[in-house]
Formats: sequence, structure tokens, C-alpha cells
Amino acid sequence: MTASFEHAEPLGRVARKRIRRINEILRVAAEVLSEKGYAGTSLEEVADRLDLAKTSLYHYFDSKEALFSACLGTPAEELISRLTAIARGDGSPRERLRRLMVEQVRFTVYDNAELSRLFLQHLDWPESITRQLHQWHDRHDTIFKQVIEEGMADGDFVLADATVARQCLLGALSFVPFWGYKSDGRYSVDELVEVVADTVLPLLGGPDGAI
Amino acid sequence: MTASFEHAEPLGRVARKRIRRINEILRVAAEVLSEKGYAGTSLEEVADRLDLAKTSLYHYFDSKEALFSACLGTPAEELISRLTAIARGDGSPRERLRRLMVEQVRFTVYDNAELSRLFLQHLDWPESITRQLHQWHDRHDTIFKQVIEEGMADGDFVLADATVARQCLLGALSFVPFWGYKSDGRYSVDELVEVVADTVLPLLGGPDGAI
Amino acid sequence: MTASFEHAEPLGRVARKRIRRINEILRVAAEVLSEKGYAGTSLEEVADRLDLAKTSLYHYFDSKEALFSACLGTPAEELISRLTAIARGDGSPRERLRRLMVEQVRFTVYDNAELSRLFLQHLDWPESITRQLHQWHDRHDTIFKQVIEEGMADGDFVLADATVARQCLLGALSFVPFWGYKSDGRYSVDELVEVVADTVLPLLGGPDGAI
Amino acid sequence: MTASFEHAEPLGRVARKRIRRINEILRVAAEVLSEKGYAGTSLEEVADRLDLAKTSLYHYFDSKEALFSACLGTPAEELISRLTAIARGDGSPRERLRRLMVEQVRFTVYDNAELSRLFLQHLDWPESITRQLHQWHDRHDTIFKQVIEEGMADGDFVLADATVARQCLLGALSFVPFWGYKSDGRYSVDELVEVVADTVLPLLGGPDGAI
DNA sequence: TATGAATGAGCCTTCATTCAT
DNA sequence: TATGAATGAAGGCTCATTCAT
Repeated sequence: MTASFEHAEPLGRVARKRIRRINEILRVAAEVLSEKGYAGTSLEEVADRLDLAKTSLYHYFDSKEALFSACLGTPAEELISRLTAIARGDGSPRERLRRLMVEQVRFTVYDNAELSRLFLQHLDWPESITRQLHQWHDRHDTIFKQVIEEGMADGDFVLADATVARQCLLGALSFVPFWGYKSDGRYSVDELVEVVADTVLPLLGGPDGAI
Repeated sequence: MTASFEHAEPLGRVARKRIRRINEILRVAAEVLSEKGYAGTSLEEVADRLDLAKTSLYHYFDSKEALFSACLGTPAEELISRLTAIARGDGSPRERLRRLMVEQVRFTVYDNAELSRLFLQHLDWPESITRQLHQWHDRHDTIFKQVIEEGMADGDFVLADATVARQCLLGALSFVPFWGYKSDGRYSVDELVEVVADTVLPLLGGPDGAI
Repeated sequence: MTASFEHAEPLGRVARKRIRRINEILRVAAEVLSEKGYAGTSLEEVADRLDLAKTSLYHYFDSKEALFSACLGTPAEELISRLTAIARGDGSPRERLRRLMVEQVRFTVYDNAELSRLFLQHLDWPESITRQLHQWHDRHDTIFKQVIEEGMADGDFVLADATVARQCLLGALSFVPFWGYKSDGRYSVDELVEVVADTVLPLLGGPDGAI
Repeated sequence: MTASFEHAEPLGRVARKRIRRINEILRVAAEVLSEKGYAGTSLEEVADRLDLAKTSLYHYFDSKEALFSACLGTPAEELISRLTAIARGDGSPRERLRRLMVEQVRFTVYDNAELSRLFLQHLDWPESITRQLHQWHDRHDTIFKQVIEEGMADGDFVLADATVARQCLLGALSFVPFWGYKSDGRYSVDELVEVVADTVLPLLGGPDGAI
């Protein structure tokens, strides 16, 4: 019953079509969600934008909760997976941390502009989604934490309080999607991403002119 | 009908009682609001916690929107007013900026722990409140902006892009109320406030060991 | 919140009016319930017959379940209370049993013609009501059981299997409300009641011409 | 399209398979029906228990109504046919009546334990099924009625009011399937059947120790 | 035959709001 | 001021049924 939108095995035509449909639904649902928030979004509205009857959504998701949970889960897992790859990759801790920041900003500002804003707001969600959000937050936080700790062990990062520094760093990054309720378009996304990373990096202390 | 909660002139006993009642309502409403968000909060719940009938709220506020608008407005104006006083006060730009940061964190973490989280979420609100939020954001942003610009003019702050730096700084600060869905209580509030300010200040560049 | 329809203390005008309203609702709800069954009855229909908006019912009952639970509870408790009084009253066991039968038939055929039919059908009800029905059944059964046992101890009732006899007796009585999906009106209610009692009494065996 | 579940002529392999399928469906449908009642039963649930898609049921039955109508019709006709055979068979009216009772109890308690309970509940059914139920009731009643009348003509049954007696007798029998929402298992089915018949027979009056 | 997709009708329930007392 | 009554709009969800494959 639960909608699964990814499989490892080869799928028949029917199954592929179903998946495509589900992804379309998720896309539109995310769109509405990012405009109105969970409580403010009605299935009617999602269905309308899909030219679908409200009840047809129940062929793909068991409930409103399940639908929007999937909405959040897809990008959250994607981001975490990308960041994990970077954190485990090559380069000095400082280099990897910078790459994490770049990827995070790119992802939240470019790939998932609106949905990203939802991850800050833990009100308004049903219990089960709140729990998921907390888990994602923890996993996300841990990725940054480990790289920063490596850098401290190397003596490259010099921090009075690593936790506070990390929180400030993540805070700064998390707010990028909120900057432009009126965007001013001074930078291309690629440029913005780099500028932000360079701006925030000093939070970690260490030798001047590092990198 | 519109609830006014402040007056300059002397008031009669009845009026004073009314104001006290209104403030009590606002306090409780803010409490619920911070737990459930706008759409998730019903007047019934607010009334219940006040041991009041739901309809009685209409003697003090014209509508749900008016009630919660006042809820946000009171602390928003308070914070802006405090920050304005600091910005216009004595001291070098760097000193004043630091004091702004300290006040901002203290206010959002200590004085208005939960409500502060609401200022980030511009979804889920009715149009008119969204507009207010934008205005507060702008006024709030401007306060920091001006002090930073003074510091740049003095050559004390050295920034490649002042806007990006400011956004990162404010992002880091705004995130503080979100840190502790599990608080770890390492610092007292007063200590925390200082640690955060010291951690974030490097975002502004300038001579090492400044302050 | 739960609708209470009986009180020992004196009540104000408002409270009395509320009780009257609740009883009116219960009456109409019982009417519909007896025509369509639980699942087949919509609150809309109940409200319509009361010239009321569907949602207004929620001022008096928390849910459909609560409403119809009260519907059944009122007559069930009433019948049990009447029967208890008889069982504890004067007269030989045979006399009291006969009076129980008379009261039971009168109540189910005359006072609560349609609702009585609902007590047989334990399907279709929500869990909590099913539990209540079972409890009423048990209490009801116990009343008859005790009087029959007294009569056996006296040697007035002579039964190979008292349980089977009691079940058959109660079965016969319970069936009376079902007789007349076309009623033929040969007897007045008062006469019918007596005829039925006389007809069923032989189930209990014992000396011919008893009573 | 209408499902026919019995044929006189020889059938092809395909047709036989279809009939087997239909009977399986009816069996499962009856099972669910007896647990949840008509309105409480969804085609989805029936299909689920058959490992079938909901819509596939429409290959065998035109509608929910048709399916459940068949569900009831099969056992109803079976019972009536068995009782008719007995009523027309050998033996004195008293003997035949006793055999009718035995068969009725055996059928409702043993062969069709749950479905039998549905025949008492004339609510909750759609109109057309209600009509059928009434017809079966009439035919069923008539069978008993005629044998009782024969017995009265013979002077073996002595009844003040034959109709009331018959209704009481049938009432007692009809309730046997309801006895045991907690069964106590004192008798085997075969014994129970006899005990009940002996217990109820006195309702018909006549010479002591008859049979 | 079998089934996935889709839908319209309908249900229970919540809620902000109005009105009369 | 305070509140009980009442309601319309809206929302999430179920379900029997139709259609195309």
C-alpha cells in the first residue's frame, strides 16, 4: 500500500508508469506544501493541480500524512546521501567541510528551494513527521560534526566550543533559502554557493588564509 | 473593537482590568501558537486554557487573525525597540554590533523562546500577517545593516560582501532557538549569549583579536 | 462534554432547556436508528429531522458513537431498572417471573417498539457499543436467572436445564417486537402482554394450573 | 451477468470452475457479512480475503446488493427446502413439528451459525433484500403454521391462541444462535438440538408426556 | 478473467464566526 | 462581560462503481 518510488529490480511497464505518476504527485504536493505548509494544504488543492479527483490520491498514498511524509523524505534522504559521500571522500577536513557547505547550499537553494524551508519548522506537522524530521536533523548534524572533529584533531580547526561553532555554521547555511523572499539575483547560483562558503568558513578558526 | 494593549493616558479601573485580561489572553495564545502553529491552533484551545468560552475571545479580538497578529506584534515590536536603542547608543560599531547580537540571542532564547521560532516560518500564516512579518524582518535587518555599514566605513569590518555576511550572521543567530529540541544545558543563558556572540563575530572579518 | 440527561439536583432554566433539547435529539436519533441501523444512519438525517444543522449535534454529543450510545443506554437502563424493582418486589417467584415477562413485553413492544429490535443485533455497532450491549445483556439475563433459581429452590419450577429454559423464554419474549412487520392488531397491548406471558410460562414446568 | 449458482444440466469445465469460484466468493462474503453486517462490510474486505482485486468481484455479481442477496438466499432456500421435506414427510404432527424444530436449530446453530443471525435484523439492508427476507420469513412461518394446524385438528395440540404460540416457539428457536457470544459448551450440537426441542415443545400444550 | 485507475457521492468531524440572552 | 446555540465552509477519508487494458 505504501507508495514506494524506487526499486533496484527491473520493472514492468505498468510499474514504471505508476512510479512516474507517484513522482509527479510528489512533485506537485511538494510545491503546494512549500506554499501553504502542512495544515494549510488540502488534498483537494494538490489533486486540482494534477487535474485529478481528490480521492484518486488515495490510490497512491494511504493518507495525507503518508503523502507529505514521502514529500519530505525524498529530498531529505537525497541530501543526506550526497553529504555522506562527500564527508567520506578525499581531501583534508577543511576541504571536505567546504564541499559539504557548497553542496548543502546548492541543494537547498537550487535543487529544493522551497522544500528546504520546511525543515526548519517543526510545528504544524503531525507527530510521526516530526519524529522523522528530528532523525534527519540528527543524521545531518552528525555528518558535519564528524568532519569538524577530524579537522580539530588535525589542528586545522581551532575552536573554543565545537558544538556552538557547528550550530552557528549550520544556522547560517540553513537560512540561505530564506534570504530572498525577494531575491535580488546578484550572483548565479554557482557563485552564490562559493561566496557563502567562503563567508562562513571563518567560523571554524584556524590559520589565516587557509585553503 | 480592535484590541489595544497599550495606552499613554491614565486609565480607569475597568480599562486597566481589560488590559490585564488582554495580556493574559495574548500570553496564552502565544503559548499555544508556539506549540501548534497558526493553522494548527484553534480558538477553542486558547479559550480552554483560559477557562473561557470560545466566543468570549471575540470581546477582545475581532478574529483569529487579529488575535495572533497581536501575539506576534507585541514581542516583535519589543525586540525591534530594544535593538534600535542599542544601535543608536554609544560605542564603536563593533561594540554595538556585539551588543545587538547579545540582545537578539537573549531575547529569542530566553525572553521569547518559542515565539521566536514562529518568525522564521512565513508559510501557514494568513496574508496580512505575512505582510507584517516581512515588515518586521525588514526593520530588523536594517538595524543590523546600518551598524555594519558604519563599521565598514570605519574600516573596522572588512567584508567582501556585506549583505551575504549579514545574512549569514543573522541566520546563525536566528537558528539558536532551534538548537535545543534536546537542550544540553552546558551554559547558563548569560554565558551562552556571550559564547554565541564571540563565535559569530569573526564573520565580520577585520583585525584579529578585535574587541 | 458528555451529555448527561439526568440529575438529582435542581437545575437552572438553561440547564433544563438543554436537557429537554438533548432528550428531543435522543428521541429522533432513536427513531432514525431503528429505521436504518447504526451504519446506515447519518448524522445529517438526524439533524434534518430536527430542523438542525448537522454540526449542531456536536454541541450535545461528542461523536456519532456517543450519540447513539446514549440512545441505547437510556432505554436499556430504564428497562433494567424496572425489572430489577419487580424482581426484588413481593410475590412468589412464579408471580414475579410472570410480572417480569409482562413488563419486558410491554416495554419492548409498547414503550420502545423499535429500539428494542436493536438490542439483538450486535453486528454493525462500533466496538464500544458492542461492549455495552453485552453488559446490558448480562445484567438483564441475571435478573431473570435469579428469580428462576428462587423458584427452583422452592420446587415450584421444575426444569431439566434451567439455562436452556431461560434462554428459550427470553428468546420468545425478545422476538415479540419482530412479530409484526405487519401487525395484525388482534389484541390491545395490555391484552397481548398477558397472552404472551401465559403462553410462555409453561416453559418453566411445575404443577399444572399454577398461578 | 447475474450469478447463478446452480444448474440442472451438465456443465463444461469452464462453467464448473466458475461455479466453484462463485461458491467460494459466497462463502467468504457470508463470513464477512456475519462479522460486520451489511453496511459495515466493504467489497474491498471480501476481495482481500479472497486475494482478489475488488473490481474482479464484478465479474461474478452485478453489485454489492446482488452479492449479499445471493449470500442470504443460498442458506435460506436450503433451510426452507429441508423443512418442507420434513413437514410433508411421515409421522404425527407432533413428531413432525419436533423434527422441524430439531432441523431448524441444527441448521442455524451448526450449519450456518453466523448467517442465521442476519435473518433477524431487517434494518440496515437495502430495500430489495428486505423484501426477500420478508418472503422467506413468510414461507418459513407457513411451514410451521400448517403442521401446527394439523396437530390442532387432531386434538393433539391444545392452544388458546395458535399464532401467539407459534411466534413464541419460533422466537425461542431463533434465538439459539445468539445464546453463546460466550458459549459454554455443555452439550454437543446433537444433544443441544434435542434439549432445546424438548424444552420448547410444552409451548404447544396437549397431553402431558406426549411423545 | 483480472485488475489498476479514476471518480462522485457521502460521511464524520473541526472550526471560525454570528446571534441572542 | 460572558456564553450557549447554531451554522456554513471545508477537510480527510471510505466506498461502490465504471472503464480501459
